[in-house]
Amino acid sequence: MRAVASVLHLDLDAFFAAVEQRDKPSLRGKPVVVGGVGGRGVVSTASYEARRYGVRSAMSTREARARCPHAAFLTGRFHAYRDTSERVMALLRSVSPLVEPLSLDEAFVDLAAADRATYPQLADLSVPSVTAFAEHLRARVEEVTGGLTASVGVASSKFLAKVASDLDKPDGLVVVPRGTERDLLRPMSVTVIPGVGPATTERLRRVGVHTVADLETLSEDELVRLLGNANGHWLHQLAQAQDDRPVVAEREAKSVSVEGTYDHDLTDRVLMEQLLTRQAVDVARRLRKAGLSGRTVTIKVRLHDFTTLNRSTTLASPTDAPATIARLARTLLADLDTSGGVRLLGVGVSGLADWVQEDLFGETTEDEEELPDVEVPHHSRRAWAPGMDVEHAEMGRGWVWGSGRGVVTVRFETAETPAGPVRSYAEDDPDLTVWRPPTPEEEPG
DNA sequence: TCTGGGGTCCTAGGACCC
DNA sequence: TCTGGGGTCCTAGGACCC
Repeated sequence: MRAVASVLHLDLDAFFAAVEQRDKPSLRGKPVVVGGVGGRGVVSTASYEARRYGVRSAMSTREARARCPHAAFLTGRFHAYRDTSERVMALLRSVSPLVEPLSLDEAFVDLAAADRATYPQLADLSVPSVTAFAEHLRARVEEVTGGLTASVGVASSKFLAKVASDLDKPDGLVVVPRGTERDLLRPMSVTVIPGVGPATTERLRRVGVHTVADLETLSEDELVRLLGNANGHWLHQLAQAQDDRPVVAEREAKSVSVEGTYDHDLTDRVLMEQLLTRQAVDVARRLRKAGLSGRTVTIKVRLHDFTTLNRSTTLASPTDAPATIARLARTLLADLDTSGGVRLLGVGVSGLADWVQEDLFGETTEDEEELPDVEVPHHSRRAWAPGMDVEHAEMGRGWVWGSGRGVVTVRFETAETPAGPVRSYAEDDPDLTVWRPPTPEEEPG
C-alpha cells in the first residue's frame, strides 16, 4: 500500500455491447447481448439495458433469450473491440509508461510514474488533484473511443483501485483517500477480493465468514489451514488491505491455446482428430506470429457430462511446427475414452521460449507434411440470427434485422447512415453471406 | 437442450537426482 | 532390508479472472 492514492484502475463500461451500440446507432438505448449465439453459447457482455432484464455475463444465451427476447444478440466483432481497446491503451500509455492491461477493457495505470512533462498536474498526487485528473482522463476516453464511457477507481493499491472502479458503475469515478481503505472494505462481501470465487466463498461461509470484517477475525494460520498456503496468505494480506503488487507493463505469455465447443457432441474419432489438427495449425500460426515456441503440448477434452480432461506431453526442445503439435495432440487423444461424446476440444502449447529451435540436423521438418482440410460441423453457419453481421454482394456490410419463413431482413446501417436501408432476401440467396471478422493474422498491419 | 474462450496460478503426487 | 530430506521437473485437476 502506498502513501498516497496513485494506482488508477480503468474499466470500459459494458465494453463489447457499447462498441456495437456505437457502430449501429439503432441499437442505442436498446438491450444488446454480445456472446455465443449457437445452441451452447454464453453471454460475454450485456448492455445496461439488457442487464435490467437480468441478463448477465457468463449466463447461457438460451437463458438470456428467455429473459430478454427482444434484445439484439450479436456474435462479437473482435477486430473492432481490439481496435478500440488499442486507442484507449495508447491514451493510458501517454499518461504513464506503467500501464498494465488486464483484458481488452481494463487496465491499471501507475500515476506515480506519470509523465510529468505532458501532465504537470500529476506532480501533485493529492486527492483533489488526482480526482480532477481522473475526470479529465474519462473525458479523453470518450473522445478517443467515439463515445464510450469508462469507470475509474484510484487508490493506494491495485486491489483498492479495482474495488473503487466498481463502486459507481457505469460512467463513475471513486477515489479512495489514503487511510480510509479498511473502513471501506470491512462491510463488503469477501467476494470483492480477487481470487475469492464460488468455491472459496462456500468454504468461508461454512466457518461463518461473509464479510471482510469477518475475515479479519481469522488468523493467518486458520486461513492457511482452510484454504491452502497461497490462498490463505493472500486473503490474510488483503483482509488487512495489504497489497504491494506493482503495476507491471510487460507480462510475457505463458501459453497459447485454441478450443471450441460444438453444438452437437462429437463421437467420430476421425473428425475429432481433424479438428485437433486444425486447432494445432491455428496455435502454431499464433506462436510463429509472436516469435514463440513451446515444449509442452496439451489437449483439453470436455465430455458430454462436462467432465474435463487434460493430457499433456513435453518435448526435449520447443517447437512451433504445426505438424508436430498436431501429431502429439492426436496421440494424446488416442488414450482417452470418448465413446460417450465430446462437447469441447482444445489444443495448447506452454513452456514457451522466445526462440525457435533451429533445424540442427538438416532433416526435413514435419512442416512439409500435408495437413488435411476440415469441414467443421457448424450447424448454424447460415441459420440467420438477429444482429448477425452479413455481407451482400452489392449492398455491402449489414446486419440481420429479422428472419423467418425463408426470408431474411437485413439493415445496411453504419455510424454515418443511421437510417440505412432495409432489404429482404431469400435465406439461400448466394449473394448474402455471414460476414466473418478478420482473424488477427488477416488484419492489415 | 444448463454451463464460451482465452488465459493465470496453485496443489499434489510421482519420478528422479544428489 | 523397514526407509531421510531437499530440490526440480512433469502431469492432472481445479479455482479463478475477464
